Formats: sequence, structure tokens, C-alpha cells
Amino acid sequence: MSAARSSPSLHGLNPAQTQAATTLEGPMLVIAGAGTGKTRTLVHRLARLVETGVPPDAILLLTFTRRAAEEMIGRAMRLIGEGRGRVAGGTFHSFGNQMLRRHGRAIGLDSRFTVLDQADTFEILAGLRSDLRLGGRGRGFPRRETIAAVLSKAVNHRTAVKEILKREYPHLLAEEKRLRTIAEGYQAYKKGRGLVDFDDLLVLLIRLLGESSEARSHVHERFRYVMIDEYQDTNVLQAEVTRLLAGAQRNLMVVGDDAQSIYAFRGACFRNLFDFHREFKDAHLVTLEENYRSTQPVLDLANALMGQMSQSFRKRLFTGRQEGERPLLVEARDEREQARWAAAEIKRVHAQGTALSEIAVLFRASYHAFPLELELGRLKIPYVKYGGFRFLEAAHVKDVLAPLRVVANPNDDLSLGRALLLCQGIGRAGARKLQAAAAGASDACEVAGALRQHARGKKGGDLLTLADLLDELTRVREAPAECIRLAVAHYLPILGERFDDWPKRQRDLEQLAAICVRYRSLESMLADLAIEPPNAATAGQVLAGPDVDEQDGGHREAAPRDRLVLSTIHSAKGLEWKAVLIIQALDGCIPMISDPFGEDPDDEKLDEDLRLLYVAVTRARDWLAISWPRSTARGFGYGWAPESRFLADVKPGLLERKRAADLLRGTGRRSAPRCKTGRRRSGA
DNA sequence: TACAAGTAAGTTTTT
DNA sequence: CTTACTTGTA
Repeated sequence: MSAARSSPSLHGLNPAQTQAATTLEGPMLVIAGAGTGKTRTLVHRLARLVETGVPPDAILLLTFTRRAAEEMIGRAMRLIGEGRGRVAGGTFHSFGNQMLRRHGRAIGLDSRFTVLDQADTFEILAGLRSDLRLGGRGRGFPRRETIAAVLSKAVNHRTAVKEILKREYPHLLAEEKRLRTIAEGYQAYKKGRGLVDFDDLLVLLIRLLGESSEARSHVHERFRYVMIDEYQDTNVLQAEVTRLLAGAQRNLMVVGDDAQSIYAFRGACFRNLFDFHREFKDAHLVTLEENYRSTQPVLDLANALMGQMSQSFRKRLFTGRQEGERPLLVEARDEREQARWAAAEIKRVHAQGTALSEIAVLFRASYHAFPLELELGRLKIPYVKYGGFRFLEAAHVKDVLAPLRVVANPNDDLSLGRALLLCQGIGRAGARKLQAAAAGASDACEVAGALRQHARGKKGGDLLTLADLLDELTRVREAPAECIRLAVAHYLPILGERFDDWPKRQRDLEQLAAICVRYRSLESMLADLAIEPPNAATAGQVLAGPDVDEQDGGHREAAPRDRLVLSTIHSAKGLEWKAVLIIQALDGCIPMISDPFGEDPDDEKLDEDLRLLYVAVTRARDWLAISWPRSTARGFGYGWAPESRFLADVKPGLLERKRAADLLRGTGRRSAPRCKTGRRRSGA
């Protein structure tokens, strides 16, 4: 410890981790199994760089998901301390947004562009589809979600629409021509209005770095060290960005685990990990295999799942923690029983001394948790839910933001259209006319002027109000929080008429206002909301935070600090809990089989779902239970469903099989909770 | 043309 | 359960 070379940044790292953390120059590839201290290693390497004199803001940290980005940057800043500048970074998309705002002019992009979220894209595609009269009779024509998926895949794979159709949607091959027409229409629509979707953020970033030597050298001079986490989740475009970022110094580190690649559905290509090694032949290679998270029985199951993968680079996770319970595999009669069992199990684990926040329930799709949420509500077990529902895409939030977006980008007639449709007496045809009248406006006041000119007669009242709002917003555009306040005030009467559940939605809008207090400009607020939208869970945390001024102490009850976590498996990646329950692990769901009578999906698809289950299993530190309902009420396959084939194929000794009904009897679920009221627990 | 009401169908995961 | 499309009415 007193050795001259010892450094606080290397404390407690094993040899492989130390090698990764101390190799600072040149390209490096780290293959890191689940729970092997990957983030820890990255963070220590960062601290090491700072110790050797590299300023934090010369280091760029990129990942695919924003949760991973937040976690990594947060931990790094805690280790090196504030005060020496901030590490730059975030998701690829947010990085693209920043660069394009600053240098976009170099490739002819107006820096006032608006970022479209998925719901916006759907809306545009739906419009194009009906313009081209492709809906209606030809029932076969795909829904807007499918169109969006096909077009996005074509962009993200850098291939023609036809290739995507051949590979994944053979039944739509006949529609190829019309899909291409829609694709062209979509590109033209965005271009004319200064709109940029998620995929464009990457495509345009590549163009910028490829075509503008000024932008390129700015980036290379500023970011001398680049680290990329979760590299197995990057797609072809992000790999290209990575190459462009390397620069002449090639101080580039990528970290990933091929067994945890779960974003193929949006173009992720885990082979990027191995292509990296081909591209940078002199790259240092480090493999982390010692797991510090889970007990051996949990790892045995994880290893067995990894063994089933038809393509993976074999590694074997091991740990010093030999002791531990075998994972449970629980069969429930139906979803209701599964929910009752899960809730009872959570109560039991909690009563034995595990904090609720150390317990997580994981599932594939957000709605799989609905029955459990009912049960948790009944038992008054507090929880937060991650994944699925996106705050920003809720209709009422979009309604409120629409006028703000018009102020930020007067050519955004998608948002103008949305605001117009909320006016009494304006329908599709009327909105279209007004959009045409406002086209080419150079600011929102001109848009407002156009609205006033058309606001004749009895129907004009709402139009005038909207025009006034636009003027008002333009005046206070430097104060985004005030903008939100005005827009909400304008919207409240509409909210009551449009939705039955308006009180709940009104609270959402208050949350939105609270989230937006910290922004300095309208543009940055809107871009952030689109690219890094708060989900319902984090929005709640913001509200409960200390720095929000009390507006009406009335309905804000003290949020319990200790809350159970519900999360989609996708959102759970990179996190860990002491106890983990995986529900709805039935065949048809994991793996997902959309057509129970058709053929099984191919190995690629099956592998992806196997990796998903692998990710879920490796979240558990001490205790793991997996359950499935024998019969499902709705959705995939009525009647009988067997457990996931991935579990059925596992060696019998690895899992402890139980029936939910027996376990519920064993705990005496009716009386138990009441009997235990004498026990001291965290505040009721 | 706008909009309410009623019917039918399709449901992942994230930026 | 949500939304897309149809039908009927002002």
C-alpha cells in the first residue's frame, strides 16, 4: 500500500481489470462477462487518465442506452471529484444531437432542427399512408408501426428496403414498391421542415464527420480519449461513428459482452465486437471472467443458458461465492396466481430483512406486469416501474409541447397540425389549409399571423387563442419553465374535455413543469425531452427530489424511499439486485413467437431471446426465482403454455421446481401479513 | 367538413 | 387495453 506505484484508482482490481485500467494508449477491446466489474474497471481507467493529467472534458464516454450513460458518468465523477471539469458523453444519439447543433451548418442542416420521437414518426407515416391511399381496402398493407420498423431497419443496417423484407418480412415483399414510395415521402417531409429522427442523428453525424474536415478536427482535438460501453448493442451506423472518432491517436477503448446483446430488433450487431478486433489489429484484448455479483448456483444456470447459444464466444463465469440457494422455477395456474405468488414471495424476502429496493421483478414487456401491479396496489407494496410507457409519448404531454415546438422551429408543421386539431371546429381538412397558410414562416409570430387571418366567423375563437399563445411563448422563449406554464394553462380546459382520467394526466403535466425548471433554452429542453425522455419512474424521482419547490403540498404524500423495482429486462441491463424474480417466462413469450401455428423463428432470433433470459438471470446476486403461468388469458396462445424452452432444456439439477399454489399454501398468505404487523418495518 | 359513437383488430424490447 | 377504421349526424 505504501508502494510508490500504488494508486487509489487501482484499489481492489484483479489482474485482468488492472490491465484494462492501466492500458491508456492505443485501441483496446475488453470482453466483459456479466457481473465481472466492467463499469468499475471503466471508471477506474477514467480516474487513471485524469491522474496522469488528462482533463476530464478531453475524454468522451459513449453508450447505447441513457441509463448506462448516466450510471457510468455519475460513478466516474464521484471517483475523480467535481471541480476538474466534466467528462463528456452520453448516448450516441445525444452526442449526435450536440455535434449537429454546433456544426450542422457544414452539411447544410439548420441548427434549429426538431428531433422527432417515435410517436411523431408514426404520425407522419400514417399521414403519408393515407395520402397515398394505401390504407383502406388493401387490408394487407402494413400498419404504421411495421412501416416504421422496416424503414428504420433499412437505415440502421445500411441496406435496401428489399433486403430487410427478404430477411424479416417475406410476406410484405409484394409491397416493396409502395414502401419505397413512403420512404421517399418520409425523407422529403422531414427535409422540408427541419425535422430529424433518431436514425438521422446517426446518419447525419456520420456525414458531418465524414464530409466536414473542420468538424472532424474539432472533435479529434477535443476528445483525445474515447471509451465506448455496451459495444455489443451498437449497430452498423454506431460502429461507423466509432471509427470516425478514433482519429490519428486511436485512443479508443470498447467494452462489451456478446452474450448480452439484446437490441438486434433495432439493428444492433454484436459482431461489431469482433469486427473491432479485425479493424484495429493491434488492439489490446482483455477478457474479464471472474464474477463478483452472483452465487455459483445462479451462475450455473447462466452458464447453462450461454451453452445453448448457437453463436457465442465461449466464456465461463466463475465466482468464489460457492454457497447459495438453487434458483426456483415456479409453475402458476394463470397470471393471477403468478401475481399472487410473486407478491407473497416479495413480502417474505422483505420480511427476512432485504430492502424492497434490493428486490426486482423482471419481465419482457411492460404489460406483463399489470396483474402484479394490481396485487402490489392491493397489498400496499410501493414500487417503481421502468421501461415500456414513455412519458413524452403520452398524448397529453405531446399536446402541451406542440406549441412550444412551433416556437422552436416554425417550419415544424407536424406540431402545428397537432395544436390546430385541438381547436374547436378544426379537423383534418381545416388543419391542412392552415398548415399551408403558415408554410415558410420564419418565426412563430408569422405563424400566429396566418392563423389570425383565417380565424373568421364563429369557429375562430380557439384559433385566436392559439395565435395569442404562440406570440406569448415567443416573447418568453428564453424561460422554458414559463413556456411550459403558459402552454399548460392554455391546455387545461382541453384536457378536461379530451380525457376522462384528466386528474392523473394533470399531475403528469405538473411533473413535466417540474422537470423543465432546470433548462435555460427552449431548444435544449425540447431536444433533451425527445432524446432523453424522463420515464414515469425517473419523473417521479425528480418530483420527490429536494430541489423542487413546494407548489401544493396537498396531494404529494411522502414518497417512500424504499421501493420495489419492476423493470423490463431491456431496461434492467447493467443493474443488479439481491433478489430477482423473472415472471412470464413461458414459451411464446421468451422466446417470443408471434405465430403459434407457424414455424419457429430462426436461430438468430432464438439466440437473441436466449441472451435476453441470460441478461435477466445474471441480474441476481443471492436469490433468483423464475415463474410462468400455465394458461394466459390474452395475447400469446390461449390455453396451455409450457415454460420457456430455454429452461426446459436445462439440466434438471440446476433448478428447483415448485408449484405456485403449494408455495402460497405454505406461507398461509391470508393470515401471514396480518400476523406480522407486530414486526417493526419501515414506516407504514 | 367536423366530430361522436360504435366496431374490429392487433398488441416487445429503446434511441 | 389501445387505436384504426366505419358509420351516422349536425
